Amino acid sequence: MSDKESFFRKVYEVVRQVPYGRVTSYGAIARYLGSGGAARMVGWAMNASHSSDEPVPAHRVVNRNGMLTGKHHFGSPGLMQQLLESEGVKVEDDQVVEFDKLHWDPAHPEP
DNA sequence: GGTGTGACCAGCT
DNA sequence: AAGCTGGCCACAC
Repeated sequence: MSDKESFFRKVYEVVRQVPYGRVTSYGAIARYLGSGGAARMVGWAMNASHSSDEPVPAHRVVNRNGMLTGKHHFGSPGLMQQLLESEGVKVEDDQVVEFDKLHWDPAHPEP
């Protein structure tokens, strides 16, 4: 099978499909890929996102609470928040404001 | 080839 | 009510 298409690659694809000004959760992506509750793999994929040739908007991926858990991994804490605010997403206390409204699901792009 | 880990989630105590 | 543990799967050494 096409094992060449690493699970990470699929994660990058989904993250890139996230519309501008929207955010998604690790669990949603993991479930969409069929990994079920393997949300941890998604976070891991993000860790290797820098390995991807194309830029991956990992700042649009947050945990189920809308909290910017991986902001520390962007090279500089606060960079993730800055990127989100740059897209019109308000972030407060490391949390996405109105995350419920901005949450975009790969399996349910239209609410 | 087995062990460890990881930016999580959900359930149990 | 809040805190903790387990579970999930894929990649690296």
